[in-house]
Amino acid sequence: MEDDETCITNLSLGLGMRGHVPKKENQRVPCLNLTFHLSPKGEEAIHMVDQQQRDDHHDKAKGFCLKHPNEISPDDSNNRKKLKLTKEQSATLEDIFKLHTTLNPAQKQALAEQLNLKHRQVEVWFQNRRARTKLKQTEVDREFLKKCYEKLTNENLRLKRELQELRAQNIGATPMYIQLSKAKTLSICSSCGELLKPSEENKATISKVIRNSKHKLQTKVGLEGIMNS
DNA sequence: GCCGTCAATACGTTCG
DNA sequence: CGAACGTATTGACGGC
Repeated sequence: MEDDETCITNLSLGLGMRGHVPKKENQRVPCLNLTFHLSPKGEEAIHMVDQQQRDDHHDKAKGFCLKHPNEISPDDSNNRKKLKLTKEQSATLEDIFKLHTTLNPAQKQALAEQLNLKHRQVEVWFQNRRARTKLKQTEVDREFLKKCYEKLTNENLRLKRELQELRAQNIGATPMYIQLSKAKTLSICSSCGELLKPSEENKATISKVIRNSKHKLQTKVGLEGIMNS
């Protein structure tokens, strides 16, 4: 049995991991020696390599499993009591799950044998693990969307206030604007704040106001020219 | 395989 | 301090 320090990962498991993987400090690595080979026909054969390292199923770190699956006697098969996996079994399953969230039947069988579990236990463990990962991710997504929604709501509120302020400022604007306002030419939708298209009647009013303004401006420029000369 | 659910267990909190 | 209760985690199952 390799100790934790010298544990060399030889986890192939058909997951693209090959050879020696250096162990980082304080990092657990799966100590499985499962190598799956893909035949030319695409059939997967399992090669259990170096199974000797798998004899330590004692829960070293104060485990609390009531009864290890290995210890289930035939009489216990009717026992419905839920079995607690050892820390080592759980850790190995977790490590493999990180690499691959689904296993094919051959991989499951190999892993089950490696961990001294039943094929069904490995299968169920992965099913549960996938479901709970998905659940957590959904929760994370929900929180993210909730924050996005709050942010957009605040932004919307801010823009509405800004629009109100701009409208308030425009009340005391230039005479031309007042005239235009009186002519009801610049209608702004109260709900969306969008500028509404003026009617034909109002278009005529706009033209009239603009003409008057131009005339006043020309008169003013003309008077200033006379005064300056 | 996924989903919903149940049930066993661990762990935290409250209360007398 | 220990019983009672609530909650979270997780192994297992059946239905689809």
